Amino acid sequence: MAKELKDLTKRSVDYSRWYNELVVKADLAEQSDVRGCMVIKPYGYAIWETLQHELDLRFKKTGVQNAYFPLLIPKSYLSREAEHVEGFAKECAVVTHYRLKTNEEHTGVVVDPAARLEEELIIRPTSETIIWNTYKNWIHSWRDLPVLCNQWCNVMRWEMRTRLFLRTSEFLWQEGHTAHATREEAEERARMMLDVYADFARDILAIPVVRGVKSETERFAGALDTYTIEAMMQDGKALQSGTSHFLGQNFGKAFDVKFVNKENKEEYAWATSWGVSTRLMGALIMTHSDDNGLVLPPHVAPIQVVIVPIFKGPELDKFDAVLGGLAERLAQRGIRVKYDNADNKRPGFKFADYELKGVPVRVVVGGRDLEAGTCEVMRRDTLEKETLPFEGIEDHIAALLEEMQTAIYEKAKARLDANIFECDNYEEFKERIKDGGFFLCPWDGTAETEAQIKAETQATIRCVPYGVSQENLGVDMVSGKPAVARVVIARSY
RNA sequence: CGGGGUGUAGCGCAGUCCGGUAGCGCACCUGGUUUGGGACCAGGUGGUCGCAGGUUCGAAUCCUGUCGCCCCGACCA
Repeated sequence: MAKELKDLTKRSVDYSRWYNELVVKADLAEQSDVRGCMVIKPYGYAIWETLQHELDLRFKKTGVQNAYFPLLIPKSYLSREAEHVEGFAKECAVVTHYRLKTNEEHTGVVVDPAARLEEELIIRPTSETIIWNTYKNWIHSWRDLPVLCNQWCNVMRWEMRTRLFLRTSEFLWQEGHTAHATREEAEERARMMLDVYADFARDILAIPVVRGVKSETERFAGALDTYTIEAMMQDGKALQSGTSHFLGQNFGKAFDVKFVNKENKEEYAWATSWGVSTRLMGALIMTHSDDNGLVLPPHVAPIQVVIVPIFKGPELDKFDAVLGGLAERLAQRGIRVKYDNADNKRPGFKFADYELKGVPVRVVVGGRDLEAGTCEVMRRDTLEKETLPFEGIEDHIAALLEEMQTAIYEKAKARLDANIFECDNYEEFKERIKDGGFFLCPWDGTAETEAQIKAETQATIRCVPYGVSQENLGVDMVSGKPAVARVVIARSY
């Protein structure tokens, strides 16, 4: 693995070999032939559902409610906010007709030219426009604010190049859209949701991230500020894993969302939007996996414990009685457990298969164990096996799951910390960026420098990070001009 | 849209240079033996070799055209 990961830092290397083995073999997804859309198989979707559930709970704690808005957006909506349309125009799928008809040979169907839409409809690349068009009718007074909506849905962006989970044309995500009475409250909300994402990544996905704010060139189309969490994959490349935008009054003005404030004056509403997508599944896979397949942190694993009996045909009843009981006791504690007593797969096959799927804990009981009153417990992250008394094993398992959650995070955190470097010499940077990692560098704040770095090293400014000193900046390592910020620069997915 | 590759069984590939009966591994089906780390033996199903022309007694193989897909770049969460 180490050697392969080394190779991956060269952009020309076909990364999909490693990735596809994990994903496809792990029964997660297979790419369809439709412009890089993906089929998410049942096991992969189960991971998504767990993730979705945990994140949803955290949203609701901050007062956010779920809603749903239409898939199709009238073309004119998109042009209301100039920067926004600029950012998405090149990657929109467009609906032009509403009907098909049988062709003249009666061998198939053609688009009915008579059914051309007067105004084309855009398949949502994101929903700011249609949601703000709706908010116009919801918001009249300061008493109507804030509006805090989230929707779980699919969106489509006609990307030139796609990569399974990281950049597919259609992807599943959540997008939150809030409206506020004051600038301060909206800005606070944007930062609050970034923290929700960062905490979620840490506590559930066991992915450590760098929080920060995007430079102007990397900012979301139509935003005043874009906040980001950047995770580091095993090859040292960055993966933007979630974003939160402070949109100012841009959408309020574009969609005429006005309210009367406490001073009885008309004002435009302040906006935020924030989202994470199935890209998080890519982050999960690429952060923790090893040569044996996925390694899922227990908090996001759809199956946390698998129990495998080793038996000869007629003995199964004995195992069912004992292990079925264990499965039940674990389930009662809220542990997601599977008792796999299928007789059409051999034990060795099951071991390998559950490792590939990343199931955190495996409990094996054979004839010898049954007599001795023991069982074998294996943890997926270290692959360590222990033989323990069967009696009371559920206490041990419950504790082990929590221990693993922490251990998996700590491992990823140690790797992140070990690969963040300070650097103020461009020649040195150009050499070292080849091996991956996040580089903290002084930047003069200009798009020119940013473009030069990208052209010469393929690396981009990921963010101005939180928690990093912005004092004594010195000079930009490229231009030599006085620096305005210390930024994280890295190659990214 | 530029540069490189590739198309042969459900999947992964060999065969193409040098034309001569369509092959291998995995998967699948049947029977038997197995079952503490992806079982073994025997038998079996499945392909108009991307498509269209051409050369030839004969084309997966040579020639011409065409289509699809993959990788690299511009785009991007």
